Amino acid sequence: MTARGRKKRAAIPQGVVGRLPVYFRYLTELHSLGVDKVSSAQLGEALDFTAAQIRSDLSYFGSFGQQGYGYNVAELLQQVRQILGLNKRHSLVLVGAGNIGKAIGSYGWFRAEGFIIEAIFDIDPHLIGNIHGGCAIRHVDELKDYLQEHSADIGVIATPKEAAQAVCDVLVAGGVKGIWNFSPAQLNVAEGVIVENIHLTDSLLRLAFRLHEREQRLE
Amino acid sequence: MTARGRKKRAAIPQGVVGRLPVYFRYLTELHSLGVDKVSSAQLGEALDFTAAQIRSDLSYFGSFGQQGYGYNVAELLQQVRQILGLNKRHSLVLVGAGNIGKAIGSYGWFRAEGFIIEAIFDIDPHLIGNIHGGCAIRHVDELKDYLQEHSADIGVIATPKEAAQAVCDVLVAGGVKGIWNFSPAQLNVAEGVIVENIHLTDSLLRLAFRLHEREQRLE
DNA sequence: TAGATTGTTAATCGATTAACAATC
DNA sequence: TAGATTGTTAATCGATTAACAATC
Repeated sequence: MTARGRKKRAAIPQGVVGRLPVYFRYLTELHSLGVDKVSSAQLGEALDFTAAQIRSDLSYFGSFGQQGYGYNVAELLQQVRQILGLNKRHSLVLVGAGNIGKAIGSYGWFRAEGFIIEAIFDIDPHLIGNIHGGCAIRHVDELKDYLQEHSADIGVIATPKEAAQAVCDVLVAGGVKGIWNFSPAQLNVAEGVIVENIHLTDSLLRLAFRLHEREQRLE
Repeated sequence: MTARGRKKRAAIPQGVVGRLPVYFRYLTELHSLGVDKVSSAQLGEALDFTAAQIRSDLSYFGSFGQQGYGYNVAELLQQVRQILGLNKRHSLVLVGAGNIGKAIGSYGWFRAEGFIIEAIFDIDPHLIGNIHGGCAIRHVDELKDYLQEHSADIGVIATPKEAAQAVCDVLVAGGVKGIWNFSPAQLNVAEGVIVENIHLTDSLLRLAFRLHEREQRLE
């Protein structure tokens, strides 16, 4: 295989997928600071990875550096954007207009990166009709019909646990390809639909565990 | 080492730490449904892990099962609570009373599991004095003094990116042992302080990547 | 050119799984 | 007891790292 060649459809390991956003975040920062070159050693130093790991991760997708020089920040950033699929627009529907839903709806970064919230749904009659980030809140009963008329790439679930699976089913039946799940529910979806979870409780429990572990180590 | 013996201070692998909350969540559910026994094979089936992995994970902490029977749900749940450090109370201070902060402050599960928000801070003068979940919102300038008078186990950072490191420094100087970080910042802390991140943007980027990958596979 | 740094290969490390003796 | 399932060991698998030829 030539250096510029792309590996053929090999599944990318979890670990690599987890590090790509970290690279993206840091390259964005370097770029905004006007830095124009960076080596794998410098990236590793800043991000606390080994240089070899960074080069190995990037090599899943191509050859973006130059021997003796390193990487051009602007070019590598553009490549990472391409890898992450950020060069296309993503349409989102958001279900649940509580605090979490509001937080997501009002976070400008998403829109800036092409993640556009097209519609918001909730079950609370008091909220229906309210405008949030330029979007009127609709009743969740309309979700099914909405998805028949408008396609959406990603469904965001910011409902209580009890409602999550039912909402998820409607979203998947309505053709979303990805679910961004903020509820503590463990969702079942059709083959091929991608679920990304933000489990706040799990995160806090990991923190609690490490605190507890640390305490015992110090004893 | 005897079966009941506890492994001595060996660092627990990341993967294991990540699965403990999943076990906890599912055992809690089984317990609330009145199920009283479960085997590693059943757990594996439900959670999509191998039975061997579950037994192996648990064996880091002790022997909680019985040959030919499996695990007693109530007992195993209690053990997992113990492992996670849920049998002690955790005091939290929350910095940032925006949407994310409000979401955290109003999520009853935390309190029920012993994570008590003792104080809330924000920089917005309009919010100061407002009561949230039984807690008056104070000005962030008071954070340092507050921590001198009251100890806290965990500092929750729900501020914009720009403020995060400065808030983190005050929290760490004030003696918190863990940081639960909802900002997109990559925080630097003193040795021994534990940071658990909820990076919403990273999560959405992982989802975007997998959607993009899937699309190329289908091409 | 000489120095630096890539992309990749081989070696190492660690995590997962299969298998099974122990035993409830 | 006979059947079931644990906890653990050994085998396997996959990910990380070290090393280096290629080369800018």
